[in-house]
Amino acid sequence: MSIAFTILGLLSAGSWSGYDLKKVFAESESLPWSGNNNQIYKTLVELHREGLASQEVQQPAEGPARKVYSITKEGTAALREWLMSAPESPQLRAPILARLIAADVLSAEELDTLLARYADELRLRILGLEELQRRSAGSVAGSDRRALLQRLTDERPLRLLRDEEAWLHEIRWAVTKLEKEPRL
Amino acid sequence: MSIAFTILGLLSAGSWSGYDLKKVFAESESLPWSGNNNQIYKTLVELHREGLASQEVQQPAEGPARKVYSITKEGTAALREWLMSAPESPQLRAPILARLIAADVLSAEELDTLLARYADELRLRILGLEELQRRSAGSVAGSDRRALLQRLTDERPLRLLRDEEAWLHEIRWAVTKLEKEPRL
DNA sequence: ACCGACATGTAAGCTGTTACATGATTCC
DNA sequence: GGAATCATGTAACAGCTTACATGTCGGT
Repeated sequence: MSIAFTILGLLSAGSWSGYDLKKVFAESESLPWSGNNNQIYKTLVELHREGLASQEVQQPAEGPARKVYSITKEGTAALREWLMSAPESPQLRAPILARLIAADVLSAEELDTLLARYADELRLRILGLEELQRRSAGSVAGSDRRALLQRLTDERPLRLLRDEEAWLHEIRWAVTKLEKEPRL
Repeated sequence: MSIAFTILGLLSAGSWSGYDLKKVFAESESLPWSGNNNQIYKTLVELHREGLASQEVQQPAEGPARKVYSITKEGTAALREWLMSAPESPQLRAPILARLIAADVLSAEELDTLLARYADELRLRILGLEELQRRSAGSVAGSDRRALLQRLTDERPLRLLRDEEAWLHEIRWAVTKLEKEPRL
């Protein structure tokens, strides 16, 4: 999936230091990276070495020195090429699926407990994301295209959770129905 | 996410060799592993070493020798413990999101082309999965709980793709609308 | 004096992938 | 003889994570 191009994409909207990018990755639900130092600082060095990003050392009046990176002309060209290459399909990583495949070793009550706990977990995450979204709503407000794309991508992870909740509802209904039915 | 417990889960429904499991992982959309030798054979050795699975070398009348693994009592206990532990939330890996965040460097026409290509890619994958589902529909037919859980989990990846298609539709509509609108 | 935020970097390790290596057997 | 399927395993490497290491600055 290439974190290098993702960073290049973020640099296309402005200049950032590794520390800045770290926070972006840590707080973003849409970008599936933890935002750990190792990857980010190494990728920035790499991008600079390849001439796709330029580095400027800033010594602010207050605080420690920071290395601020900007996208270069070559970087923009590489970014555009990546953007227009064949897009990949999305992938779902749902550990619950692996559990459900094996869940036949559980009793009816145990399976019910597992599904109820999963429902709780989903609800909690949804509430958390909704709260985050509400708080950051102001920062990406705007009627320009960049703001629109930002909002639409920001909402995608929440949409997944809501759909997972709906799917779980169907499962619980189907399982309950099967358990109540007399064995044929 | 632990491929070890996932394999243990598969063993809970019957005895399989590494080669069998390899095919299961390669063909399953719900289990996010490629089914490469390295992981599977090493994990089986590990499960055997820990006493969670037993190994039986079979020399069939035809073909090469195979090592068939079965779950042990300890394995079943470990599996049940894993199943009842706190379930994790699903995670979406959608490379398109990283692109859209950077897509403001594209012209209106280029963005439109990208979204159209993504729509084509999704359609293709959906048709492929639907075909797969139709063909395997017979093999997991049954009114017992294991078959029900199998069917419900098998359908989940297709549901994601359909939702992604619907989401993409909304995006394309919003982008088109913005482009037609006179700049304020 | 210490804690927390700012800021950059490295080490060690786990997970996962592709590709390689070996060998039996069956079908054309 | 060669390709395809069955079957087990190893090597090399890419990707990603946690934890460690170092240092500045401001507030309590």
